Amino acid sequence: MISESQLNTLHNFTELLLKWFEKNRRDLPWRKKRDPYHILVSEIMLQQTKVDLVIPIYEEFLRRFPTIEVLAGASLEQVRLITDKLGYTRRSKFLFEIAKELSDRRKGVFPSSLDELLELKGIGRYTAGAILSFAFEKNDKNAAIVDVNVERVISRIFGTWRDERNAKFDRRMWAFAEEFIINGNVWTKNQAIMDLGAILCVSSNPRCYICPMNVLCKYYKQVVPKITPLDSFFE
DNA sequence: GTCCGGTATA
DNA sequence: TATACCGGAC
Repeated sequence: MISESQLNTLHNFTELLLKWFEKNRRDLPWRKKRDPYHILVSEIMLQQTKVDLVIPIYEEFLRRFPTIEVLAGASLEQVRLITDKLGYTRRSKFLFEIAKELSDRRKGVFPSSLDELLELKGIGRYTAGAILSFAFEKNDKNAAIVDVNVERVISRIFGTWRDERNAKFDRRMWAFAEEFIINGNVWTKNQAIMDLGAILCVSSNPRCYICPMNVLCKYYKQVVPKITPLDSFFE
């Protein structure tokens, strides 16, 4: 359901985005490694929690449980001591259970297929895609990710923001996210679109005036002229 | 006080 | 399909 002109826009968007990302990427601890265990820990923590809060807990967690085997050999209470500080305390349980499952029953071999990842409690479609792109750098559509950032960026670029958050809208977002990564460079593309959503294309008062992608953005063309936020002139 | 968010669950 | 989860931002 993606039109020719949308494909063209997506292609141009991707080129501009990657250029922007080279100079503006965030330096985040979980971006230094490709170890699926590290990616798992970061993504579970990031599910409902902001980056700034996660960073110190993530580092403390990996100091205490440097490998998935160490985590599997710990107790839930020991895990809770660290991860419960983030709230949503069931995530401690998820991490611990996944570690035991992978360490005991699968001999520490980390699953690298979408179906196997989705069988693990605590891992849904987003987290599975994140592991496939950030740890395994899988060059296929299963490595697509849609979180609020991706959803916001895509819906602004293509002017679909008026749609309701229904199943059709979701399918559309996933279709775009798959198309976005289809020609490889999965790790970089997905990190880049997340950074765009976190740095420029933020939810309120997006910094459209300094966004290199504004030339092809429907939101910039159709919505920004009507709101003219004062602070945007001083960027 | 209200909104937000991936996943599990019903 | 809707809602709970939990803490932070506003």
